[in-house]
Amino acid sequence: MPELPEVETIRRDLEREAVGKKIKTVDVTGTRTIRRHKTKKPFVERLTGTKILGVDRKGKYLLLRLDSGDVLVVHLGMSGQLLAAKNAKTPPPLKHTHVVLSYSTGGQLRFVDPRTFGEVFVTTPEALESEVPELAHLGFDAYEQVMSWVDFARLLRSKRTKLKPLLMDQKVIAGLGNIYSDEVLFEAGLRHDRTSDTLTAQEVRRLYRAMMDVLQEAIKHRGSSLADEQYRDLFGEVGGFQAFHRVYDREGQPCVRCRNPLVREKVGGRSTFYCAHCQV
DNA sequence: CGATCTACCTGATGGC
DNA sequence: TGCCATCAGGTAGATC
Repeated sequence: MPELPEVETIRRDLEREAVGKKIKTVDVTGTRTIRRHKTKKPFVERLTGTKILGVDRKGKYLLLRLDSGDVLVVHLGMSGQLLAAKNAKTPPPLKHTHVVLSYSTGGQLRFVDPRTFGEVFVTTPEALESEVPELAHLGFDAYEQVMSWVDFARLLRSKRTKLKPLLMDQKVIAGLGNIYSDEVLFEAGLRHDRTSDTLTAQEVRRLYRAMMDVLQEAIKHRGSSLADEQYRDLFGEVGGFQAFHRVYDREGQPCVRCRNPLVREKVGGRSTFYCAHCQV
């Protein structure tokens, strides 16, 4: 579900809602969610009594800095949600609530995840670099880390892969997933299957600018919620960027530029939407 | 090296 | 109403 704009929206919500709060108790029901820890005990003990100092984001990972020096890492997978609650009963906990942090002030932070592809774990900042390969090997952040066009061009030329898989490869660029890679490629006027080392300097700049523009707009509208409305922000509200999607989930609808019907294609098992006329 | 498949899960939806 | 196939925002690992 959640890609960079959705995770960034939740990060900003947490900054407002969770920072400064002390974790009084920790309840874990789904042990698959904390699978990096062998047992519940170390996870619960390392969190209990700590205070949340700040919230960072790396790609699609949320990093909650704790006053113990540890970091609470959250990845939402396909169906994860982080939800703020007034107390243990309000609102009533959803099915598939796997981890609940109760603050000393009475509120709660709940991790809900039906498909259990998401995960939560506690670690140290040092171990993040050395022992958590997915995080250590993340590429540059698609939104936060400014990269020069020259460097971006060099990065594209260093690979000989198709553009969409490249944009979605977290080791290269961190944060883009299936929705936003399609939206960025449409905005840039480039096909998903263009090989990355065939782009002209102008196309490289268009791609870079499209990535920045699409992500900025998506964050402004608090992310995308699809038909199932599974993506929710910290307060349970849906996002609004789906109304601005140009191609994603719009098979057969007219392209906003040329009015030709948009195409859907399976690429690497994932649905890919594009305009066969505008994207070259 | 890159491309392609599988597995990990639950739930919604549509065809018959 | 039920049954079955297909689909869904992610990622890692195996295989060719």
